[in-house]
Amino acid sequence: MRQEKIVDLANSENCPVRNVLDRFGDKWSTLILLVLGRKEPLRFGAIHRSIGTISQKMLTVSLKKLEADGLVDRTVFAEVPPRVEYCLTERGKSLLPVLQQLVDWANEHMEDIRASRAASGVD
Amino acid sequence: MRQEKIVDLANSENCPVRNVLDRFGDKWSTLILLVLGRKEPLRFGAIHRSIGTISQKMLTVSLKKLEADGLVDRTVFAEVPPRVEYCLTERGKSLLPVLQQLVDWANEHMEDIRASRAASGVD
DNA sequence: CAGCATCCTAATGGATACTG
DNA sequence: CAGTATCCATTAGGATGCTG
Repeated sequence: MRQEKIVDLANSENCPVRNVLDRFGDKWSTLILLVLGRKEPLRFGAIHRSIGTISQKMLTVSLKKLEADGLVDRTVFAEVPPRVEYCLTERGKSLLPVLQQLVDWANEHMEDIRASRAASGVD
Repeated sequence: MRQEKIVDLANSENCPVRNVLDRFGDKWSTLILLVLGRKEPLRFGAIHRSIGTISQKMLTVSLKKLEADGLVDRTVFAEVPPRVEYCLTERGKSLLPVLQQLVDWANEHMEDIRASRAASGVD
């Protein structure tokens, strides 16, 4: 495997990390991907209920971003009342293992982090 | 069969993912960890130059958060002019492989994502 | 049901000036 | 050098009301 530059940090345009973080660093995108990774397809309302605290607006804009990035597929059924289903694309699925690693790490270290934070008096 | 909860998404207090994302979902923390992962220890100014576009203020507050979370160690040397060195803690190092996976994924998929985004007319 | 449009507030983060 | 302190612009995101 080749060891080239990990990131070109000085140039945000060409830095994949910056670019990707700018997308998934928001409050909801990662969560939506994880929800869909757990069970799909899901309807708009089902995702909404799964996350619970997300506002309708943010769910809408987040899903649109994910769709624009080719991570989520949106299917509209010509029914009344309307039904819209969301599922992961192959690209979206390929991100899941990485996110799962993050989840695992979070589960493993959250308590310690919480303790450190409390001890430092920062929050 | 009952569905196993990966994350308790409805409860942000008890959800490690939410909790961790709230910390690293910011614009700079992940970048700082990656910089230190590449080479440490680093002085304040060195990190500043490595990232380039970060403001002094944001570097300061981000480092303080990472320190409070026990991911980064801060060492002050009693010299004139002052020297402060930062390095990763064991906990911080344990996050690196996960972040590296994210970097790898980003490198691999960024061009496609960029293309999808452009095609969708969103940005 | 699945949204869009609008308004509004809170948080993020950049610029600048100053200090031990 | 390694920060603080302050001010200000931008953005994220919530609340509410309306529509096909």
